[in-house]
Amino acid sequence: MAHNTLTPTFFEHDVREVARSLIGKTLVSRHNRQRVSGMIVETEAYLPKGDSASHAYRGPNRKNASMFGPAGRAYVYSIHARHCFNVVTEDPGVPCAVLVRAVEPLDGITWMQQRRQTEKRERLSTGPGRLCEAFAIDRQLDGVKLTSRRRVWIEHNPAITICNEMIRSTQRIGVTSAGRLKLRFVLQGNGFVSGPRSLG
DNA sequence: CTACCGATTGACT
DNA sequence: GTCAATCGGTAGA
Repeated sequence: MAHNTLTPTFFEHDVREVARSLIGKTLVSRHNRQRVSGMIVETEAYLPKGDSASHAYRGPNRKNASMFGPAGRAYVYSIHARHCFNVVTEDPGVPCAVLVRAVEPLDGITWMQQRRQTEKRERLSTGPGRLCEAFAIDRQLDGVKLTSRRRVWIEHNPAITICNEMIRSTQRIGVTSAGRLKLRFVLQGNGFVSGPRSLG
């Protein structure tokens, strides 16, 4: 295979493990013949059990159905008039997902600037809502397979090696209900990470 | 139908 | 640092 597109197996592991191993991977979107990509630098895990911050905490409904589906699909929801992009992990019926909070822009930066209405690199894809706007991700993409390279997918770049020491784990951002679990993973020192850089 | 909420953002002191 | 606008989805009348 010419491309190192991540396979379903990659997403079938423990959600925390997937959240950590997604750091350094390349998120790619193709929309209207416009290809944009970026390196994932910030993720958050939402656990299948005992996680009151998870949208699936109170059971399945129409909005969160994708979280209960098979691994390797998108879960896209809207909040505060923005969209957020998640990757579903683990087994069907086990509701959990990784929220992708920030990427470092790589390809298609002019498309991102057009969609985001700004030139500033840090404002293109830092933060879940901005990222979705830059990558043209909305609720129409909820439930799509990320492993089939259709509209949005994730690749492994063999030129990039991320070791554990380069990843920092902190509390999740904007989560009011859950405790102080360290379920946010950031690429240490990267300038495209959102929010406070050094939360516990 | 209306009421309310939030895994946010951008503008402002 | 603080703060309010934001609007789709859901729940309830």
